Order: sequence, then structure tokens, then C-alpha cells
Amino acid sequence: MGVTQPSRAARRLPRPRPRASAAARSRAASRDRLLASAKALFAERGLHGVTTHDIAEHAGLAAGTFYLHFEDKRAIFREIALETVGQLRSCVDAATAGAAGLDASVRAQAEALVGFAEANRDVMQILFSADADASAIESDVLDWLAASIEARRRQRAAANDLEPELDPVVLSQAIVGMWARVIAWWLRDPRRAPRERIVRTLTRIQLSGTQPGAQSPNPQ
Amino acid sequence: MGVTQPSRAARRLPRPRPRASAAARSRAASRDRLLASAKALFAERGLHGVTTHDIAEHAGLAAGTFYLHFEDKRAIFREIALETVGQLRSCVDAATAGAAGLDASVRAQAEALVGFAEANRDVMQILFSADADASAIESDVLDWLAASIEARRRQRAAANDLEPELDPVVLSQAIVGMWARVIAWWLRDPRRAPRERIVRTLTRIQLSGTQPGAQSPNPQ
Amino acid sequence: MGVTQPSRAARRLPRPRPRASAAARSRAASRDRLLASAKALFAERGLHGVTTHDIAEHAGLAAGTFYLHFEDKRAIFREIALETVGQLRSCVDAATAGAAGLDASVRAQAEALVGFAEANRDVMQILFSADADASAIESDVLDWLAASIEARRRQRAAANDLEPELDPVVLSQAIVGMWARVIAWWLRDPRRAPRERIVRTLTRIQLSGTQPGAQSPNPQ
Amino acid sequence: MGVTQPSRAARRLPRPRPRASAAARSRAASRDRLLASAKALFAERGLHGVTTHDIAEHAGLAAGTFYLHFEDKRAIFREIALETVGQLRSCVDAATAGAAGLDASVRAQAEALVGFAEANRDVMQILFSADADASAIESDVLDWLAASIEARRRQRAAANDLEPELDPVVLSQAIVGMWARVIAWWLRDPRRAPRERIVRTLTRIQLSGTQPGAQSPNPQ
DNA sequence: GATGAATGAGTATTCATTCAT
DNA sequence: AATGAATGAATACTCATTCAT
Repeated sequence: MGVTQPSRAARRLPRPRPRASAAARSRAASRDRLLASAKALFAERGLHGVTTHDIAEHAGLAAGTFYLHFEDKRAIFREIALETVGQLRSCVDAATAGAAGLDASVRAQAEALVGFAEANRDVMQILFSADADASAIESDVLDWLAASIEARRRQRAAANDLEPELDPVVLSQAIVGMWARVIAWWLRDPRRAPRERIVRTLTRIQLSGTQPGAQSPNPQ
Repeated sequence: MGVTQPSRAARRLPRPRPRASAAARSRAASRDRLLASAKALFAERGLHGVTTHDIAEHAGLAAGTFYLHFEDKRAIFREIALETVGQLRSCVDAATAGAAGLDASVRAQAEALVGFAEANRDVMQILFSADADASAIESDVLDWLAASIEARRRQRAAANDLEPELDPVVLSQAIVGMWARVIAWWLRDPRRAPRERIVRTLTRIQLSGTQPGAQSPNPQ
Repeated sequence: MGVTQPSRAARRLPRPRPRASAAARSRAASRDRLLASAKALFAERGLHGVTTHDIAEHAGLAAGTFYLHFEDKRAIFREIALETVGQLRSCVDAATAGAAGLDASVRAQAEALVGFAEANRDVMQILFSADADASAIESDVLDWLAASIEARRRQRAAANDLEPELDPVVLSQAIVGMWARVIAWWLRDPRRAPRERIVRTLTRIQLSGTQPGAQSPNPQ
Repeated sequence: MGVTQPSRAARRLPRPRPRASAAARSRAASRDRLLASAKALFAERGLHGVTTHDIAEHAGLAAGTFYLHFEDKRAIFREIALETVGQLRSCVDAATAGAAGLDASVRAQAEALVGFAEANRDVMQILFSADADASAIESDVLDWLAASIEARRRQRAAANDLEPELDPVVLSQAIVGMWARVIAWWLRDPRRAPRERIVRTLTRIQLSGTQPGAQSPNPQ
């Protein structure tokens, strides 16, 4: 007795808080289960290959429960996509922020990208796969990535007072295309190549495609 | 008996058994109309946004007629995709065959690709777009392209007796990813960049990402 | 042999006409079956008590077939209602057109109404019943009837140069309310009263409620 | 032990066992809120346009609470309807009880009806509207009203030793039909006519339709 | 008593596919 | 070969109702 007696404050809200939480916690748990199930199923079968029933069933819930948590199928897809884009963004931004110099920065970016993909395999497969239907999500993820690459490239060009030889817009599309394809391909079966090789390849191509003078050395 | 003999012109056509050809020609015409309609509609609305009724109606045919010509919806999609891949392949092969040297070859390839995309906008949008559901077509088009790039690369490496610095498999995935993205992006609105700039950008990146020594110039 | 040989004309369109008709006739027959089933079921169970599946099944058709013929449940309801209103209108108009004098006209109207109700029991039960949800049909049937009564009444008042003692709008609402209730009640079980008694009662009330001087006998 | 004796005021209330009444009062309050919400919502959107969630939410209660107070959706609808019918009945009975003579009685009835409708707009809209699905309430309200009119009429006929010219059953249906329609129409927008005009119209029609000799004056 | 998350049967609707004509 | 009406399984979504807390 007497051990860790509830404080007066705690005693004053005897049910309200815990009770409300019990339901709220259960609700949140269901929502999370639905999200997790959706991630797994979308990654495996694509947006069109999955029904709301599938998701609910996979989450151990009744069909109708899905609609207590999400507007409809597109809504859960969008939520997953947007959340992931946000995380990826932070992750890449953090990585490049600390990098000094172009080489370091590009490599850090590639590493962040690959690391994130590894840690979020399901979601990245959704995001970087064929079915990541731009119509389901308002904004195309890759377009956003391309835009952020392009912006950085322009900054650098301005700083160095260089006229970029290649159109930055086209170049950024090429880079994200490369990223998406390589990462989707790799995630489908990570034994296809060691992680380091992926990072290195992405880094090299991006760097060489970027640099002035990079194409002169081919004497052939 | 001699009545309604096919005209000389009709006989000149490669169609077999001229006597039966009235029916056969009509059949072929329907089939072609279905294919053309499917290309247009898939390009515009994607595989899942088009019904077999839509295709038949657009072709001016009855709903049931579709199934006289194609097994099912995936079959017509697959046929379009495979036919296009075949054409693209010939086109690219022809272009690179005549090119001397690496630079010329890579540029010829890029030109062939972009030219083909321009001339077959509908189909390429299908092939290189999000909805080109790998599950609908048995073999992924881009995988095939990647394989062919990889093969050429290995050949060249063997010929030059060079150990490629970058993994050819990863590299080829990167290249087709880049292609697909840039071309799909460009086809969505070709006024985004002049054709030549697309060709040049693709050529440069591929070349620089490829060459030994390409990364040395950035001494940082 | 030789008996009723098809005429040359008939022979000249051997398939086209009959063939097209066969499908069209079948289509029309299905549509009619759906309409008939809908009438019966709506009359029995009301708009909300009937599903599109019920209608299709009752018509001996598959669930999906319903949608080949009608937009949705409200559409078939609306079609039934509007068609019936149209017929009723013609019927009543025809009856009153031939009637000379007020008495005759009112009686003819009542007779037409009751006769029509008898001949179209199902549909009238729908139209004059509780469930004839004005939201399902754009315009309320009874409102239309009221408006037409009101118009006639105003005409007559103008002709006779009389200031109507009772508000024609209110009066017309009262009359259609009376009609709808009495007819719906009677149709629910026509043995409740002989047809003639219904006609007579409706006629009397309408006439007496209408006439100038009708209220004089209560001198109070 | 005399502690916390209910005040005299509380004791005057008809609630039993004052000690338990904190809970009981709260319970009754919830029930009342549900009833009030249901009335408002049913009047606005009809029986089928309102969900039990809607009612609970409008009442500021949780969804499940609804079922602590009512068997199901039809039960609350029925309760509202029956309670209202009872009130209306008393109201009309009280009004006619004090009236001397036929005219006065009919007018008093009309006044009571219209007054009640005005004071209970929500509920009367439910009761007298299309959606007052007779299947939801066991007994049709209007049937009850008709029966009571009919009874009075028969009484009077017996007293006066008159053979009624019109079938009292049919007549009573006509009258309630008229009432329901006019009142529903008026309540939908009371600015349509001044209250007095409604009362007067209803009175006149009922009186004239009722009286022997009422139809003689039309000499035409 | 109240809560509110969960249930699951019910309903509308679509669409790939078949088949009698 | 073509037609096009019909099919019916699949799917999204709703909502009255239950029950553990």
C-alpha cells in the first residue's frame, strides 16, 4: 500500500482521461493497423490491385471500419504517399545540409535516399513504382523531387557564375527518373546488388552528368 | 465464276486468298480500328481508366466485337506494348548499327528514341507512363531495354578489355529510368523543351556516366 | 408451299430490319418488364422499400441489367411518375373539355380521376401515396394538379366577374389533398365503397366548396 | 435520515424517488434532447434522410446513447407521432367541446388544428408530410383523425335523424386529406397565406360539403 | 448511464465477358 | 463477322445496431 499512490491531480480526473484514452488509443491503433496493411498491400499489388476490404481484412477489422478512419481508398493512399514524401524530404535535406562541397553533397543525398528506401521498403515501392498514380495523389512525388534538384542546381550555377551546359529542368527529370527506376528495381530484390554499389552508381552518374567538362575526356 | 473478281490493285496486296479477302480485309480493318482506339484511349486515360466498351465504341464497333479480336483487355494492352517495343527495338538497333564510335552510337540511340517517341506519342505515353503496369504485360519493357543496354556495354567492355567501374546492371537500370522519365515528361507537353535539347541531355548523361575517367575531372 | 411467300420487298431486307428489331424488341421488352415490376413493387412497398435488385429480380433479369435501362432507382421512379401524370392530365383534360357547365365539368373531372385510378391502380397508389417523395420526382404531382385547378378557377372567376370568396390557392391545395387521400384510401381496398359513391362525394364537396352562395345556408 | 431532503418544489414534480432523481433527471434530459433533435431533423429531412447518428450528434450525445432510450429508429419516430396525435386529439377535442352548434364546432376545430400546427410546426410537418410512412407508425394518424370525424358526424346524423347524403366514411377521408395537404403546404412556408385564411377556407369547405341542402344553391 | 469504436449486412453501381441472333 | 442485350461477380460505401470500457 501507499506505494505510488495516485496524486491528487490524477485522482481528480478518475475516469475522464483514462477512459477517453482507452477508446482513443484503440482508435489510433486501428488506424495504424489499416495504414500498415495498406502499405504492405499497395507495395505488393499496386493501388488498383487492392480493395478496401482487403485492407480491412488484412488489418483484422471489418469492412466498414475502414471508412471510420479514411474517406476512401484514394485518401489512405494519398496519406501514405504524402507522409512518406515528407519524411523523405526531411531525410534528404538533413543529409545534404551537413555536406561540404558538391561531391559530398551528392553522395550524401544518394546515401540518404538509398538508406531511406531500405528502411521504408514498402512505402518506397509504392512511391517509386508504376502505380504511384499522379491522379491519386495531388502532386507527383517525383515532380517534387525534380523541382528540388533543379532549384539546387540553379543556385549552384548562379554561385559559380556558370551557364549550365545542360537544361536544368531536363536534367532534373533525368536524375529522378534514374533514382526511381534504380531504387524500385533494387527494392524488388535487394540481393541484386550491394547497397554501396547502388549509392556509388547513383552518385557517379549524377556527378558526371552535372559537371562542366565532364564530357570532354572521351577522346575515342 | 469470274463474277466480282478482285481488282488488280486488291490482288497486289499481300493478303492471301484474294477470294476470301473481302471478309478478311474487313476483319483486319476492325482489328486495326480497335488497336488505334485503344492506343488513343490508353494514352489519355491509362489502362484502368478505359473499358472495353469505350474502345469498341471509339472504334465504331459493338461491345462484343472486341472479343472477336482480342482475348481480353490485357491482351490488347499487351499487344500494343509488345508491338511497340519491337518497333522501338528495330528503330534503335538500326540507328546504332550505322554509328561509328561510342559517341556517335550513343547519340544515334538517343535520337532514335526521341524520334520514335515523337512519332508514336500515344503508344510511348502508355509504355513509359505510370500505368504501364508490369503485371499487364508479361515482360517489363524497360527491363528489356535495360538488358539490351547492359549487353552492349558488356560487349564493349570485353572488347576494350576494361573492367567497368560501375555495375553494368545498375547502370543500365539507371539509364532506362532516365529515358523513361524524361520522355514521358516531355511527351506530356513537348513544348517543354526543344527536341534537340532532350537528345543532347540524354546523350551527355549517358556518355559521361559511362566513361572511365569521367569522374576524375572533379578534383574538388 | 407458296403460301404467303415473303414479298420481294421483305426479301430485300432479309436480316437488317428483323435482326435489328429482334434486339430492339428484346430490349424494349426488358425495359417494359422492369417498369411493370417497379410499378407493382413501388405500389406495394414504397420507394424506399424496394431495391434495384428487387426490381430486376421481379422482372426476371439480372441485377446489372437494370442499369442498362435506367440511370438509377430515382430515374425509374420519376419516369413512372411523370408518364402517369401525363396520362392523368390528358385523361382529365379530355373529360372536362367535353363538359358543359360547372356541375358537369366537375363531375366529369371526378369521374375521369376515379376511372383513371381504377385502371392504373398500381401507379396511382405510388403517385398519391405517402412515399411519392417530392424529392425523388422533380415536381410534386399534386402541386401540378393544384396549379391546374387553381388556373381553371381563376379563369372562371374572371369570366363571371366574381371576386372569389375563398383563396384559390388554398382551395386548390385542399381539393387535391382531398382527392389524393380519398383515392389512395379507396385503392387500398376498393370494396370500401362503390365507385359511384366516391365520384359523387368528391363532386359534391368540390362543388359546394366552390360556389358563391354555397355557404349562405349557414346563416349564423 | 432527513439529509438533503428534496425541496418542496422538487417534491411537487411528478418524478418518483427524489433521491435517485439526479440520475433519473439526467436520463430524462438526454431522452428529451434526443426527441427534440429527432423532431427537428425528421421535419427537415424526412424519416429516411436522417440517421440515428445524426439524431444523437444533434443532441450532443454519443451514437450508442440513442439505443439506451429508444428501441430503434422507427420507435422514436413512432413515439413522436403518437405523442403528437394525442396532443392534437386533446387540443381538438377541447376546442370542439366548448362549441355550440355545427358551425361553431367546425370552425373551432379548424382553429384548433391550425393553431396546433403553428405551435408544433416540426412535428406536424412530420405527421402530415409525404414521408409519414404509415409502415413506420402502426396506425396511420390520418386514419385516426378520419375515424373521429366520422364518429362525430354519425352522432350528429343520429341526433338530427337525418340520413346523411354523403357517405360519412368517404367524407371523413376527404376532410382529413384536405387538412393534411393544406396544413403541410402552409407549414412549408407560412407566408403563403395568413393564418386566418387557412382557417376560413378549411371551415367553409367542410361546412358546405357537409350540410344538407348545401348543393341545392347551384341552380345552373 | 454514457461512450464511441466496431460490426457486417445491405445497397447501389460498374464492367469484363458471354451468347443468341 | 458483327451485334448488343444480358450477365453476375466484384467493389465501394452506408448505417442501424452492439458492446466493451
